Amino acid sequence: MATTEAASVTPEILAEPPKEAEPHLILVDGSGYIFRAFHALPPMNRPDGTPVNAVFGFTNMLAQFLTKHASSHIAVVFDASRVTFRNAIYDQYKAHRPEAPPELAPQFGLIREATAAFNVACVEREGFEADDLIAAYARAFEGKGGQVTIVSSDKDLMQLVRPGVQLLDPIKQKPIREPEVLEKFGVSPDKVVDVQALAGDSTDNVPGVPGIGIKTAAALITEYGDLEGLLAAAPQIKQPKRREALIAHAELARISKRLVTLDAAAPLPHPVDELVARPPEPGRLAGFLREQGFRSLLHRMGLDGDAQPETAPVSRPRYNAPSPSLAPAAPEPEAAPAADAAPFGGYETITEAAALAPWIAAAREAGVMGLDTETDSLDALHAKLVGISIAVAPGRACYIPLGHGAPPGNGDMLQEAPAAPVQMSQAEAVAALKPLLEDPAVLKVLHNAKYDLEVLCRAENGGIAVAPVDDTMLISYSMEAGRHGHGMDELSALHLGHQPITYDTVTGTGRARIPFGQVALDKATAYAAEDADVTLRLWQLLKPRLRPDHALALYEQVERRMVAVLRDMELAGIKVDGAELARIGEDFSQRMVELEKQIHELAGRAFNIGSPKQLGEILFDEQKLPGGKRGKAGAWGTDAAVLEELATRGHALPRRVLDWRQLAKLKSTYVEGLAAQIDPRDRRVHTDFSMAVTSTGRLSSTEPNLQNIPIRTEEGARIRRAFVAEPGHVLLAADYSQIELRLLAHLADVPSLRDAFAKGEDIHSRTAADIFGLAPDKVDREARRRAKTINFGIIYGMSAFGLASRLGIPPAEARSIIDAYFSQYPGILEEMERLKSEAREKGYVLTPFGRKLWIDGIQAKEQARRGNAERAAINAPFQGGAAEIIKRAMVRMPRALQEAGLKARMLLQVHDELLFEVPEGEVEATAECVRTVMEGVAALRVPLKAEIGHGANWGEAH
DNA sequence: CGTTTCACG
DNA sequence: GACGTACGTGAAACGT
Repeated sequence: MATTEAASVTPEILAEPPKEAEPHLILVDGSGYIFRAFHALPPMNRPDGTPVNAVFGFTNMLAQFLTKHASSHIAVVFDASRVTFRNAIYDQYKAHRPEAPPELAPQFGLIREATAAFNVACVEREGFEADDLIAAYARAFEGKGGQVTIVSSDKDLMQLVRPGVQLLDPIKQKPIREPEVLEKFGVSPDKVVDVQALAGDSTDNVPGVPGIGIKTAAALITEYGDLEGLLAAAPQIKQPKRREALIAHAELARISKRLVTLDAAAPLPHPVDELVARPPEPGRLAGFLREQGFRSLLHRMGLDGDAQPETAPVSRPRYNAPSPSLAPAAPEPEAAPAADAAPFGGYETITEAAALAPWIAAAREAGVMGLDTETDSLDALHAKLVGISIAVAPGRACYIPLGHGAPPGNGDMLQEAPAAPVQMSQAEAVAALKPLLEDPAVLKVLHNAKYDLEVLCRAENGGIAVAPVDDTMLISYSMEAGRHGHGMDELSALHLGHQPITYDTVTGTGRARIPFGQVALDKATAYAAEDADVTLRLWQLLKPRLRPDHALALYEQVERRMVAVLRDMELAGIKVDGAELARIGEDFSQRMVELEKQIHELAGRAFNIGSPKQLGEILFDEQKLPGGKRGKAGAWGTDAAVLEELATRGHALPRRVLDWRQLAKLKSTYVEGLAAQIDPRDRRVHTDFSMAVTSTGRLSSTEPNLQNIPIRTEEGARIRRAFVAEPGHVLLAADYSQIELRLLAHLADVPSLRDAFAKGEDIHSRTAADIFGLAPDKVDREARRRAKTINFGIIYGMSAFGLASRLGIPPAEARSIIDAYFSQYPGILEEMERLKSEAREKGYVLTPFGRKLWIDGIQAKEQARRGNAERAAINAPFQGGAAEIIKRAMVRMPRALQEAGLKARMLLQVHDELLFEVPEGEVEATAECVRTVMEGVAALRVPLKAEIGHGANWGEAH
């Protein structure tokens, strides 16, 4: 933590600064420092609750600075206002800068106080940025023959670097002179503004020239001297894209240059002489530090000489804010104000049953409530409940802390270890809330309900079976998959125009992160109750849109029902044989050591095989193997396709590297990664299925991802065999056969393919016979392989080039195969074209079941990006249609199994496969039940088919 | 933190 | 005339 790393500050700073031979001005970029300190340091609060982390960081820095770098002159420079002369040049300048976070706002004033307490001049001026004033003072001081040090890491200040002017990074304590600028911008300091003019700056909204970044800009400026030289020569530039961009956006570049160029002629708020360094007045400085509770600083500066009972905080943090009682009138949903009318904030912290009762009554009266839980972990399986928030109307929400401990001790901030805040016991709160949360007459609205339901249903968290439920994340996903993300913060900004407090702001990040249960109650309430409030408002706004958007059935009958199904699958987990994984890992290690030896020998020297960069240099620079291609970053490509090609030409090294890479991948990702995820309580791994991340309606799986467990090679299959059934059980795997191709036959209505599926024939052989004009018995393996490749390629929107490279044939030949394909199956060509134009016109395509899938980039001007979007549009209905079919099977499955009296548990879904754990005696009956559900879930123009197997482990079940 | 590679469907 | 080139995911390692 920064507080403990701070170098000691000795009392010398209180003495007169030593006279330097040469005048030296230190200019501290106060504004830049404040933001960095705020984000870099963990949250800290004064005893009265005022946040002071940035103040502490600033004070500590200034104290250190005055000790180490005695100077003749010093000032701290601040931004005075948001609006400056740059806004007149370009109205978008810094337009997207969010307001300062609420925890930072009160610290600005304190930092000016700190500066004054050190007897250092504060400099600011309306209409100018701190950077301009710094530039102006630097020039003025240099004019007097002095040295200037600017304490800042802001790259915008690098243009000021010259022999008499240097920057100093206050956090890294690293000087920034010409070489550092050259490294950052690729040009000397006097050309920095020209580079910035071209490259722009997204954080400040400086536009620059589209498509040109720092690298390109530096190369251009080096070649043409400066911006005007470049713009004059623009028509002669060879790269067409770059040329067009420079010509079209010349004026934008000129404006950008004016925006980034600091105004060294800015009027000085004080004459330079007034910035002369003066020693602090000890009394005033001590008073300030004491007020903030910075005891360690007081001590280090020798300002705490006397015992100081009077410096102890006068008040302990107040955890129990007086709670205004609820207005007696019940909320009226119909008459409720528009979702964005009520203000956010002003939420109540509930610490006793009497205060909770009116909220429960209000929720009952309303019939709908927002609900959110706070826990000590993102992992629902281990998460311990630390609080519950409920919202009964927009702007009316409360937080019920249940497991909050004391905030983390911080020697500087608090005099004595604080006690845990007063709060309701979990048992008491659960007793009061359970009837409400299980009340069928009260709808509970959550965002990502699966998580909260998983937490609340666990016995140690009260065993609450929340119902009925709506989920705003899924409501949004049902209508707008692929259009944007569906996290609460994003939806709130999008639909409510409100940026909620982020989790990271409340808990801090990285090493400084504290568990939510240690967050002070006022901050916890502001965050947690707001989430329930936002959730309820989103529901009011989005739920009514489902029906007109034709997404109500999808949401209610598929997505919402998936919540409980997936919750049970995640809770169930799947058993993994850790000992077997360890044996596999040992074997892989030995083989890797052997391979590594051989590879280094073949290479003629040792290198890191895991580094694509080093490998590329070995293969193509040193060994001069043919066929190397550089990627866009200039590095040699070394992926499996490249190495495979080299290996087939008889080179020994690439083959060994391929083998090594496979083992390295399997070992790190699966053997070690998976072993680390085994829950010691049940020796099972519990994945987290994400319901709203894919653009196609598929699920995804994380921590661990159980949807990409190896199977294709023997080494990989060993890992899959480490997934086992409990004793007395087997694993049963049920795969949809060719589901996407069945959807192709259905959607494009292809008679021959429909016929093949109806008769249960091999679909790729049928395709081969059709497009190559062969009799069914003349289709050989090669013809079938080619037909299979093209069948899959079609679903992916493949080009002739792509098919050619997959099949290793000339593009012209690929072209004629594709032509034959489309002339045999004209409906498919028609369908592909229809999907592209649908996407272009509406922005989305529909799955066969009516789910809208939004296609990002379909209107893009760049050909490559638009091409990607068109292929995505072609693929989406097939991938999405398949996803929907299996989801429908999944929501029916638990009931079907139960009605058949079967004890099988569904464990995993892998896009077209379901995996079950089944008692040994029930295998046949379960297979029959699963088959009936899966095949009966949709009536297409072709039959659906499920292929079912079982075994002691996942490998054998296939 | 972005890039590269590779595991799956 | 150049560029990119098969869809959708998530995890690990490298190197800046």
